[in-house]
Amino acid sequence: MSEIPKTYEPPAIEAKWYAFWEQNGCFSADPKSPKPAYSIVIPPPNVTGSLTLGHVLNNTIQDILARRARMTGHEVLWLPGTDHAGIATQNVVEKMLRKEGAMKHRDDLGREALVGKIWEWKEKYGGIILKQLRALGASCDWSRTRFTMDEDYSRCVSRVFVDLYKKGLIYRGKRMVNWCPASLTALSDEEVEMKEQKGFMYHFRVEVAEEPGTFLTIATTRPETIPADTAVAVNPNDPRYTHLIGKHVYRALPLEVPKEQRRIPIIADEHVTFDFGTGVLKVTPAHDKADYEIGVRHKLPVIDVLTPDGRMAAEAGAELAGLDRFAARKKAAEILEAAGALEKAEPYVNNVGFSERADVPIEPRLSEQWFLKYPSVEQARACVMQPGELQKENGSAGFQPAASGILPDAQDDRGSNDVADKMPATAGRMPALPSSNANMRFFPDRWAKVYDHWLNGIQDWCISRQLWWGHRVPVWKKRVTINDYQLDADVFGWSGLNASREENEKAGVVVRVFRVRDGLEVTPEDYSFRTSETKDDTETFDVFVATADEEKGRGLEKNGFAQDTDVLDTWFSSWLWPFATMGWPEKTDTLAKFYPTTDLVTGPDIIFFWVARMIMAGFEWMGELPFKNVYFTSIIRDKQGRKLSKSLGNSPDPLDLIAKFGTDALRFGTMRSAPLGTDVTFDEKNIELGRNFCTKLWNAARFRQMQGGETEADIVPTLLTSDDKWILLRLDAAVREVSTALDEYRFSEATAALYRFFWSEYCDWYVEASKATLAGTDDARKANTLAVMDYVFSHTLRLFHPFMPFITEELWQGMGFANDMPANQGGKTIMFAPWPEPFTAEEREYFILDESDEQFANAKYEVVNLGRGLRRDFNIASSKRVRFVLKPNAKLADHETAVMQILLNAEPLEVNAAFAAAKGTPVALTPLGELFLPLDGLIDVAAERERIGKEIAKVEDELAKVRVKLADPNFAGKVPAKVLEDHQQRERDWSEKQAQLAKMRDALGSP
RNA sequence: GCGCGGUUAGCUCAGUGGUAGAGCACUACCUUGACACGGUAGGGGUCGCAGGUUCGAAACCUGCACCGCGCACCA
Repeated sequence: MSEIPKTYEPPAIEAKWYAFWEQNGCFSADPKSPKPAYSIVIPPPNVTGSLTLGHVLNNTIQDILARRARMTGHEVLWLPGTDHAGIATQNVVEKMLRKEGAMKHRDDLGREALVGKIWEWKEKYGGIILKQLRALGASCDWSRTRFTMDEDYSRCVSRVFVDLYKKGLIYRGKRMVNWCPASLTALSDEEVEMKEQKGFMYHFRVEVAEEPGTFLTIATTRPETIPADTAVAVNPNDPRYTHLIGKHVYRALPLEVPKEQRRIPIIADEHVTFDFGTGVLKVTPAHDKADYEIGVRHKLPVIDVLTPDGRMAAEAGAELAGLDRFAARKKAAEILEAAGALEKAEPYVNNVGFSERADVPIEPRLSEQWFLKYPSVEQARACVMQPGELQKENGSAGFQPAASGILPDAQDDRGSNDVADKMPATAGRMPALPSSNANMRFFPDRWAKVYDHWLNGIQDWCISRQLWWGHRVPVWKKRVTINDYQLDADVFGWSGLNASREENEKAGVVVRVFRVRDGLEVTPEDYSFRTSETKDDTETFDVFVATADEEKGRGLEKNGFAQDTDVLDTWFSSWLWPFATMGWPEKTDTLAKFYPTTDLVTGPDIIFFWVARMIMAGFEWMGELPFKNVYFTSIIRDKQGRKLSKSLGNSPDPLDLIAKFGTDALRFGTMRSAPLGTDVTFDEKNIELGRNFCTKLWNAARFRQMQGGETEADIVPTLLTSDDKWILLRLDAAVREVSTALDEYRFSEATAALYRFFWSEYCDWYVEASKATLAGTDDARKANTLAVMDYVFSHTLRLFHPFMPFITEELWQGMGFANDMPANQGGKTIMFAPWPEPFTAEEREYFILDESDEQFANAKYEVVNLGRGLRRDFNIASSKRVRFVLKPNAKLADHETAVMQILLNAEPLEVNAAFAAAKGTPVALTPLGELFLPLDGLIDVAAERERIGKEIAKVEDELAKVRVKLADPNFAGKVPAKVLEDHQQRERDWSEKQAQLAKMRDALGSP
C-alpha cells in the first residue's frame, strides 16, 4: 500500500488515469470478443459546439452505462463523433470570414471556396468538444470517431437518398414551405417554433364592386400582404354574407393600381370561422399556408409580394416596395388610414412561427423543394412500448447485465405477443400495430405517447436546404426537347447507364423523366416514349438522374447535366448515425456485434428531429430497431427556471466547474441532482456536494491506510463482530439498491443510495465503531476488522467507479486492491473489476449473517443515540469524556461495551446490573437497558422529573394514535394480518416504554 | 383547443395505501488522532384546494387553481 497524500488533488490524478486508460486500450471495442455486447452511439454534438452542462449530464450518463457494462462483463462500444450541423456551422464560419474581411457575402467566395473554408475551419477548430469530453472522463472508443461528412458517411447519405428516390418516397415539388428570410433556406416543420408575438389586429374596409356603398370589413394582422390578396372569403353558411358570394370587392392596395385591376372575388369556403374577426377573410395564397389551400380549391391566382429575404417586392406597390416586412406592415396600416379605410387597430397577441436557428419569423413561401414521405412508419410506431404496457420478461427494465465472466444469454426479447390484447386503443386516424413488436422502451415512458402522437400526424419532410455546407442532393438534371435529344444516345448510350429502369436501378442509378408542360412523370418501362408518344417537336422534358456514385455524376455533367444545388437537411444524415458509423452498407464485424445498440441517451427536445427518424431508418435499412432503450435526459435550467443558454449568460462553463471542484465532483453532483423525468435546476451547491463526497471518500481511505496491516486479508467468519456483520449486510443492501436503480436508469437514486451507504452507514457508524477494535489489543480481531474494511471498501469503490472514475481508480491502485485481482478483472484497472453482486446464500452462511446481528447492532446504535441525547440535554460537549452507566437487560460482551463507549465518547461506560443511581440521575431508556449519565453535584430532581415527563408525553401521544386504530372494529376486521401484527407490536412496545418511564419518574418521588 | 408533467421543510427534491424523508440553508456545541469540504445534537411540514374511494390517502379517483412543457391553431 503506497502512501495516500493528505489531500485529493484532482487535476493531476485525472490526467494520469485518463492517459493510462487510453494507452492501455481500455476504451476500445473488439467485435471479435466472446463477451456479450453493450453498445451506445453518442448523440453527435455539433462540430462547432463546446461542452455545456447539458453535455455533461448526457455524457456522464452514457459513461456510467458504459463503465458499468464493462464491469458486468460486456464488450463495450461507445462510439463518438460530431455532426456537421448545416446551418449552424455555415453561420459560424461565414461570420468569422466576414469579421476577418475575407468576404462580405458568401457570393464573393462562391460555393466551392466557401465550402473549402468551412472544411479548413473544421479541421482546425472543429470537434473541440470531443477533447472536452475526455476531461469529463468519457470512455469512448476514440479510434472510431466519426463525422457526418466523412467520405464513407456521405456515401451512405447519398445511397439512402437514391434508395428512397427509387422507392418513390422522395419527390420534388412546388409546395408551401417554411422559409427562413434570415438563413435564406427552406426549413422543416420541426425547425419552426411557435412563439407568441405582440402586434395589432387591423380592421379595414373594402367596397363591394357590384354594390357601391356596401362595404365589407376585414380583420388582419398582416396588412402588408394585402397587395397579394386574390380573393375575400366568407363561410358559405354565414347569413351576413351569403348574398355577396360571387360578387367582388376592390382590393385596398396598392392604391396606384387602377381600381378595375384590383377586383377580387368574394368566395365561400368552409375554412372561414363565423365568429373570428369579422367573419371575412382576406385570401393571400402566396403568403399563408391555409390561404394557399383555399387558393388551390378555388383556382385563385398567386401573387408573390415578398422577396426571399423578407422585403416587399415591386408587386407590393411603389410605397411598400423595398421595405422590410415589418416596416411595411406599419406603412400599409398608415396608407389604409390615410385612405380612410382603416377602422381600427387593436393590440393583439398571436402565435407566429419562428425559425428556430435564426430566431426570426418564418415566411410561408411557395417554392420547389425535395420532400420525403417517411419510410417504415408503421414499424417505427409499433416498436415503442406505450406507458402501461407490460413487458413480457419479468417486468425488469434496462439491459440485463450478464453475471461476470458468463457468456451472454440471448438478450433479444422480441417475439413476445401475449401483450397484444392489452395494448390500449390508440387515438387517432391510424391505429398502431399490435404491440407484439413493441420491444423498445422509453425512459421515462411518457415520451412514448408524445412520439406516437407525432408519428400519427406525420407530414412529409422537406429535406432540401438552400445552403452550401452539407450533403449535396445527389441528383443531376437536364432539360431536353424531343427534337434535339436522343435519350438512347446521349444518356442511356453512355456507358454508365442502361436503357432499362431495372438495370439502372440495379446499378444504383435512378432515372425519372417529367414532361415540363404539365409536370407529369413519363414512366414507360423502357423510356421509349420519345418517338411513339408525341409528334410535337417542341415537347420538353426534365430528366432527373439520382446516383450515389460521384464518378457517374461527373459523367453526367460531361453530358450537359447539372447537379442540384441544394444540400440535404442535417438530420437527413443524422438519422443514419447508428449504422452509418459502423460501416454500413458493408456487413461489418462491428455491425454484426454491436447493432442494434443497447441504449440511446438524448434530450427529449430532439425526439422528432432525431430519435423517431433513426428508428424509421433503422427499420428501413437494417430491418431492425437501432437501439433497445432510449433514456431522455432532464433539461437543466437556471434558478429562474430558464433554459441554460450562452446568450442569456446563465450557463456555467463545465470546465470551470471541473477546475474548481474536480471532474468526479461534477459528475456525481450532476447525477445526484437529475432525477428521471423532471427538469433540474442547476445549483453549484450540488457540485460542492460532489466535491465534499470525494473528500470524504479520500479521507476514509487514508484512515484505512493509517491502520497499516495486510491488504485484503481473508476474513475469519468466527471473528466477525456484530458491527462487521451489520456493515456487510448494509453493503449487500447498497449493492442491491444501486444495481436496481441503474437497471432502471434511476441515476439520482443510485447516487443517493451510495451517498447514504458510504457516509451515513460506513463512515458514521462502522468506521467509528471499528475504532474500538483497532484501538484494542486483540491482534487477530484487529486484522479481521481491517479485512472487513478492505472488503467493504473494495466493493464500494467498484460501485462508485461508473460515477467517479478517477478517484476510484486512484484509490483502487493506491490501496493495493488491484494486486489481488487477475489482470483482466481489476488487476490492471478498476475499469474491469467485477461489478459487486449481492451475497449468495452460501456467502451469507459462510459469514454467518442473519437478522439478529443487524438488530443487535441497531440496538447498540440506538443506545448511543440516546446517550448522545442525554449529553445534549445536559449541555455536555461531545468532545468531553464523561462517565455513563448502563444497567443492562442482558449480558453484554466486553467488545460491545467498548464499541458503545467509544461511540458515546464515554470514559468509562460502566456496565453494572446492580447500579443504584443517585435520585435524579439523568437516565434514558434504551433497548439494551437503562443508560445513566451520573452528574456529580449537578443533580436536579425536579428537572429530571420534568424531562422524563416530556418523554412520557411523547410516548403517550404515539400510543394514543395506535390505540385509536386498534380500537376501530373495522381495522382489526379488514386489515392484512401483517399490518395488524405491526400495529399490535407497536402498541406493546410503546406501552412497555410508557410503563418503564413512569416507573423511573415515580422513583424520583412526587414533587 | 387537445395532450403531458408538476405543486411535500426556507431552497432543491425523494417518497406507488400502513409511525412524513434527504441534501443544502438555519441553531447550539465541538479545532477528539481520516475528514471543519468535518463531527454531534436540534428546530422547521394541517404533503396546492375541494370532494370521493378506503378501516386507513402525501400516494388511488373526480373536479378546481396555479406553474411548466409539447402538439395544433382563427385571418
